[in-house]
Amino acid sequence: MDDGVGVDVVSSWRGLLACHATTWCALERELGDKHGLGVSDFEVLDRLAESEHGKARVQELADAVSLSQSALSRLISRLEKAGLVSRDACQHDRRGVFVRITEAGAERHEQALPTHRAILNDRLPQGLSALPH
Amino acid sequence: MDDGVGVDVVSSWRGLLACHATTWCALERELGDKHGLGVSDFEVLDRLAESEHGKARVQELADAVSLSQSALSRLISRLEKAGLVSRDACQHDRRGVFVRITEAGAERHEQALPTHRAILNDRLPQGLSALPH
DNA sequence: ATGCATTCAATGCACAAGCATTTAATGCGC
DNA sequence: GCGCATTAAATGCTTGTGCATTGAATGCAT
Repeated sequence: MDDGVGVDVVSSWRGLLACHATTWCALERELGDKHGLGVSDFEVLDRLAESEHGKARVQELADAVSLSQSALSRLISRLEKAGLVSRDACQHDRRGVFVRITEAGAERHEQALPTHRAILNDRLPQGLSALPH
Repeated sequence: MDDGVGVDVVSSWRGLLACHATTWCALERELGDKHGLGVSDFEVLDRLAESEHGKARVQELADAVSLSQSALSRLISRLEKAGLVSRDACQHDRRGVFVRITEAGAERHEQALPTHRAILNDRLPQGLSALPH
């Protein structure tokens, strides 16, 4: 076995799974209870908030948060119904849709941000360096 | 830089999410196509296969694979229907149930093992050291 | 022994996710 | 212009998951 660099891959994978599960659950609980947001909801708002004009294409977001296109479509629908984002037609390509973060969305995101960061600081092992993506 | 708390936690988290999603999807696809198993299915069989007498309690497995107790219960039901595990009553505590891997289950697990390991070797960045769990 | 809180697993229910399909808009070739 | 393959996003459908509840077995206290 070539374990020149790699520790047992299985251990790594299991560790990653455990870490992912723990952190995800904590986020889900706290963001849900305190701000009425799911993890993916927040992730989407987060991307939108940091994007240039507060808008992005659906597929773009899907890639960013690792969800399927259909899942994203429905997620957007939920956020839209909640008034946190809006769908704007893209005039250059009318098949496309721009998802834009609303005032309320930005506000909600800002409120949730500290919670999010706090949990990451708590649960994420600090030895974890930036992973390639 | 290392400001006491570590590299940007958000980057770490996003990296972890991406890595998790990619690997999980790859496993899901390959294990599904080639062996008719989901990732969690395999994970459970894997734990059972390596456990002392090929048996374990439900809650024990739930913890190991980071699933809720109810999810595990149904997962076991599916595996049982597929003939890969069996449920045995535990005589010391008749509330409890021992999940035991069957012949067929062990065989299926053995077949799937190389696929699993191969994907982990492919997709998992080898810099990823063992995470605490 | 009787009652009561606790624990283990199963089940009802609601919901989010993926796959496959559909609808609509593009753009390319002719 | 007219088809035709391609792409974007929405929708039908199925399935897996979590939460809350239920049912059963246990153990402890009285």
